Formats: sequence, C-alpha cells, structure tokens
Amino acid sequence: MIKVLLVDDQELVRSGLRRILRRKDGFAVVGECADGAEVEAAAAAERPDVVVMDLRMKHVDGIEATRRLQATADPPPVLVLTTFDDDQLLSGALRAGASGFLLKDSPAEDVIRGVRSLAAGEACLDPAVTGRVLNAYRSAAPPPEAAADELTSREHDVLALIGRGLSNGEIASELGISEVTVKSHVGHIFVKLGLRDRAAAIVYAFDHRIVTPK
Amino acid sequence: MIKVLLVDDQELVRSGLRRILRRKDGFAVVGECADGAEVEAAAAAERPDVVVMDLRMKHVDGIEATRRLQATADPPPVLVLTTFDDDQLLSGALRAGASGFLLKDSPAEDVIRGVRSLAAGEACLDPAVTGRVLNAYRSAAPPPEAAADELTSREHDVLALIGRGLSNGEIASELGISEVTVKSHVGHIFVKLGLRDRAAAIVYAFDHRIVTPK
DNA sequence: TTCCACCTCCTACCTGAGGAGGAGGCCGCG
DNA sequence: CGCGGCCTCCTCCTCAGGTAGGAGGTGGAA
Repeated sequence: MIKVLLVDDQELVRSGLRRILRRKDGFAVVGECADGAEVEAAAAAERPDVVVMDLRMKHVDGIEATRRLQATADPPPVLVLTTFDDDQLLSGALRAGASGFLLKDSPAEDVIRGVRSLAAGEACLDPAVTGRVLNAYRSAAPPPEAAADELTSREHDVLALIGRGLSNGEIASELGISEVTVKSHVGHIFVKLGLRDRAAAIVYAFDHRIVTPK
Repeated sequence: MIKVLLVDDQELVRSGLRRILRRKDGFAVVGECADGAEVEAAAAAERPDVVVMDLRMKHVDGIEATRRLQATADPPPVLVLTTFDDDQLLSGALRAGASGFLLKDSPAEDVIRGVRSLAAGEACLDPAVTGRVLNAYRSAAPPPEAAADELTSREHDVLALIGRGLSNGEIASELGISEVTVKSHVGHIFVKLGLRDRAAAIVYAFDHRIVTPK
C-alpha cells in the first residue's frame, strides 16, 4: 500500500487525484494540504511514501515547500505536478529536490506510474521535459579533458589561467615568471591550437573543459 | 504511421520487438540491422522516424553507431534498449546523441510509449536511470538563466557574441552596425556588470549560461 | 657529446581594445 | 509636451595584447 500526500491549493485538482488513486488498488491518500506551509507538518504526521505537489500555490509555493520538506530527516520523494512547462519551474523543482516532474495534461495512468516509480525509489520525468534535462546532462559531465595534448604542461597552465580571464601580467605573477615569458607561451598556444587571440583561447578553454563555468 | 528501424545483433530480440510493434496500430518496421556498421546506410535508405538500438553488438557497438548516425544530416532519434544498467553505457549513449534509454526488462508498453515519445520529438528515460540523470542535472546546470537583466536587449546580443570570441568588428558586421557602436555597447556592458575587459566578459557569459561550451 | 624540446627572458613594433566625452534620432511615459 | 532610456555614430587618446625574431639555460635522448 503506497501512502500519498496531496498538495494543491485547488480542491478540484485534489479530488481528481483522489479519485484516480482510489480507482487503483495499492494507493491510500493519507493527507491533503492546500498550502505549501502545511506540508512539513502533514508529512511528519502521516509519513507518506510519496508527496504529490503542485507548484503554483499561495503563501508558500511548491518549490519552497519541496525544499523545506527535503531538508527534514528521511523525507518522502516529491512528485511535482504542474500546469506550466517552464524551465524556471523545472529547474527550480528538481534543484529543490523533487524526484518527479509531470505536467497536468498527462494521462491519469502516467501519474499512477509516476507515483509507483517514486515509491520504488526511482525517478520520473514527463517526456515533454526529459529532453531538456538530457541536454543538461550531456553538456554537464563531460567525458575526459579533450585533446589539447599538443600543448606543453606550462602552456597548459597558461591556457587554464587565460580561460579564467586573467591578463598576461596576472598570469605572470601567478606563475612567478615574467610577463614576457607569458607572452611567449601565449603565442605558442595560439599557433599550436590555431587560435587568433585570447578571446578565442578562452572559448577554446571552456569548450575543451580546461576550465568549467562557475 | 511511425516508421521504425530495429538494430540488434540477436534475431530473437528483433523478432520480439517486431511482434510487439506489429500488435499495435501505427507502427511499421521499415528495416533491421544486425550490426552497427549497417545503421547509417539503412537509415539513409529507409528514413525511419525512430531507431531502436541495442548497445552490445559486434563490430560497431550501439554507442558508436548512434554517434555516427547523429552526425549525419537530419538524423532520426535513437531509442537505446539495453540489458545492462551501467553508468558508462548510459552516459555514453546519451552523450552520443540518444534521445531515449530503456532497459530490456521494461514491459512492452513502455517500449511502445518510448517510441511514440521519440517520434513526437520528445525524450524518454527508464525510471530506473532517471534518478541518476536527475542528479547530474541538479549538480550540473545551476541557474539555467541568471539575472543579467540589467543589460538592454542589444547589450545582451553583444555580450553573447563576445562570449563566442568575436572581435568588435565581427560583432559589428554580424549585427549590421558600426564598430564604434559595438564599442559603445561593450563599454556599457563592462560598467553594468563590473567587468574589466572582454576576457572577463567571456568568462561571465559562460558562467551565466549566456553561451554554453561546445 | 650532440641534438632537441622546453622554459625562460629580451627588444621592437603594430593593432585592437577600452576610456572619455559627446551628439543626434527614436520612442514610450507621465 | 518634455524627459529619459536606448541605439546609433563620432573623435581623441592610451595601453594591453599580439607579432617577429632572437638568446641563454636545462635536461633527456640518441
């Protein structure tokens, strides 16, 4: 039996979900909240296996409620169910610790599947948003540091500092050598990598993961 | 009618998939490959809407085949179907450009759903692996878009081009304005964002996801 | 030893980038 | 209507950045 806590400020939505879950075996709605502020207390009292959470709510929105809930001890997984397919919401919800993200125009069976997945410790994404998460994943954990191997180790050091936006003078004092020497290294880097100026070098450094954003 | 190309070195698996797809309306298996090396040619000949791809194959494995396929013009989406839930495979397949990743112990209906999703331009992940992708997403893409909103839209355009390593002159011709004007915009950007030079601006652009690596 | 790659530092020179300070035109808002 | 923000373009000036061509020192490999 999977215990579910429903969080949505609209009674209509909650009753719809209640109905859907009741029609299937194996689910029990153990509580409902109309406001994100109530979620923590309700979860502590009812110990649900899954929390189904709307995002747009008055007072405390779903993202903040999710964040607070996930900060408690042994929190239940949160399945976000929202009307709006918005990057801000998606990112915010997942970063707040949600394990599932479904759009409200999903068929009822998808919601059922989602709740089951989360109860099993898995995660669940709406197909409509999976692509975007995938893109982030792809660009996120890059394979190795690609082949900038034509560079000597010193040149590599210099390129890394260029990639951080440092001037030749700063690189010089950072490495404890003269600015002239830095210029020499920089020139060699440009020739070897076919770059035109340090702007191109910075872009190269990011593209080849010699430095990474923020 | 969704045209599907099956790629698996085991005839048994292909026939199983063929059967599953034939039982449902709206699917047509337009080709089969037993080797990753054949995929490119088959896709070019049959123009499938979705490619269902095994990973473990002789000669050319599924990841390499996916990579090659995605490098062609207007490639079909690839749904990876594999026996092994392995991080290396997951990461490799997604990075190679796969839009879906399902495990072979998924129920038939999940495969059907996956193919439909991919044909619709969406993506699809097995619940068992979604969690890991989500974790990467969380730790990876901090803010999808931070507030560089103090910039005017034109300044934002200019910053994006700076971030791609362009010179003032190149930005000018790209935007169809004079280099002098570009310099003016650039100066305003520096003041507003507290940057010292264009090197810092490039780093800023990457850090704030105004441009992204590779 | 000789050779070579690398690191270091040098001079001299040229150009793009950035700062300072405006100016004119367009448009939306009070 | 006038004000202010934005976009556009201008000049004059300075300097960091980049090019060109070298020279001396080290250490490892042939």
